[in-house]
Amino acid sequence: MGITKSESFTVQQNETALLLKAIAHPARIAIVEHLLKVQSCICGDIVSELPLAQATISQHLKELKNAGIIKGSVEGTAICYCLEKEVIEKLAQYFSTISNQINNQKSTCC
Amino acid sequence: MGITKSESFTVQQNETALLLKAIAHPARIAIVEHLLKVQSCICGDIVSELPLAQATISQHLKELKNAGIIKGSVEGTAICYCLEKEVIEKLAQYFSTISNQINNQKSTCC
DNA sequence: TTGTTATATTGCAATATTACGATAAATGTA
DNA sequence: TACATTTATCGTAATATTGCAATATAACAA
Repeated sequence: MGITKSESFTVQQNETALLLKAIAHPARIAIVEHLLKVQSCICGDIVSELPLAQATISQHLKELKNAGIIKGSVEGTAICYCLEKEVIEKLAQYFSTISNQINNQKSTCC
Repeated sequence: MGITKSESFTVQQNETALLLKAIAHPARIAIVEHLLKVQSCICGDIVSELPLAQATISQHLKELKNAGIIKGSVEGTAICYCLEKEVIEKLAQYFSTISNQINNQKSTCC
């Protein structure tokens, strides 16, 4: 049905899923990596960086912003986007924790 | 159009996106976390753990396996699934790297 | 005000995803 | 062999996502 049964899972699980889903697209990964590369904030030159229409990129930026992965501040006519440090850190910790737990368990299956 | 323009991005970006997309669903996160909790491998009791139909869970397991996040080995009538350590580590590193890069740059934007 | 530039929104078409019942396939057991 | 158990696959319905052209909005400049 294309609809996810969110009620069936914990708040944490749903939140993590939303965060990951927001990044889980090559265009949005490219945007995140571009923001990372151009130290200073970036505005609309992402459009000239990626081979996607301006409308499409605006949509991807919106999704990233909604998920709290980036933030944008108006800068005259342009808009300055940059990464939300905390959220990236949260994701880094999530996977690090799992990784560590796997390493600590000495089960020899599979 | 619902179709992603994969040709426009790097192999790495596409691969990362596929990995993240495979996890980016509350049911699949729940599966991963369950696999993590029950030290030893798990088989079909994920079905009794989650309020989803067996067919649905089998589908989610397939996606996780296709993405290389879990692996499964036949164990009699049952199938024993467990996490693929390396892939989780790869993701942990991906976000750690980004997180570190953000911390190292002293730009004061946004 | 008028024009220009930068971004956002709308409306659509094409695909993808999610979920599940029904059924198949595989393996072990009586 | 016949049956039970476990997992996979198929088919289908409902919904979500992706991408873009067209258009709207916002802010500045002349």
